[in-house]
Amino acid sequence: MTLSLDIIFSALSDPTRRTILAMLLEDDMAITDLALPFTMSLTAISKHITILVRVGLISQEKRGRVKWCKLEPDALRDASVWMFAFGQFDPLHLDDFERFLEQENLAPNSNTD
Amino acid sequence: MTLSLDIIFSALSDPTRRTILAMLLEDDMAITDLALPFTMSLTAISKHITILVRVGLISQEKRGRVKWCKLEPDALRDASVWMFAFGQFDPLHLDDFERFLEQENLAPNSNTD
DNA sequence: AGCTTATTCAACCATTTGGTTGACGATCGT
DNA sequence: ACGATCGTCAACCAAATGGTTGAATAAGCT
Repeated sequence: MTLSLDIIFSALSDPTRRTILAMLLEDDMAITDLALPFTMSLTAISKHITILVRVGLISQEKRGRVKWCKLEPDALRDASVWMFAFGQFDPLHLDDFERFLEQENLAPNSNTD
Repeated sequence: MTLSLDIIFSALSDPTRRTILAMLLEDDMAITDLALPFTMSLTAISKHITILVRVGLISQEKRGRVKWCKLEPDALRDASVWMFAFGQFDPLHLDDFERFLEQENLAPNSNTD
């Protein structure tokens, strides 16, 4: 779980990768198409997509020579829960929040050191 | 905005920093105290905290020789909105989602290339 | 005044990250 | 069969990241 948060947040920290995800909201796309709006090389985009696939944010299906990429937003769930919790809980109800963290195994002691 | 997402997600991608944030949920703490559960050097923790302060997730107040650290969960808001949106919207209502993205300036063309 | 505690600074190091180029395998169209 | 297209691989590079140690600054204690 800690590991998955590491790699999800890390994947999201790059603006190119976030743009790719946003493009996939509109439609499934081939890698070449995803690379079009960028000035960087196709290889660079290919690497970014590899990262997004590795963390589960994108799935791929190869048809012919084209690899179709599809957004998998469920992969954001854990991280979304983590962040939403920190951001939205009322500090006056920290007890609730701590109980919530324990449930979700997000309490401090559940982290690696 | 894009920049702030970059640095927020990047800050959250390190497990040490997430643990520090979780510790600050319980109480405001001094840097030395925050360093206690870790095996790494105090300097390393100090650097992590500097990063969290730089992205606005922590504020500091110096009283005497001790610097008290306080969680600032509001800094998570933009990123939380971004993620929650990707994770929770029903793919059957993508039109709604795209309108939402435009409002929040999260659409693909609002990103740097 | 002198020791201790809290924190940062400076210099260094190894690894990771994000990019490049050129070549390559695989598939498609003609 | 041939040339174009799709995507990856290998090798390389510069810069950023996450850690270390030793010294320095600043404030508190007795």
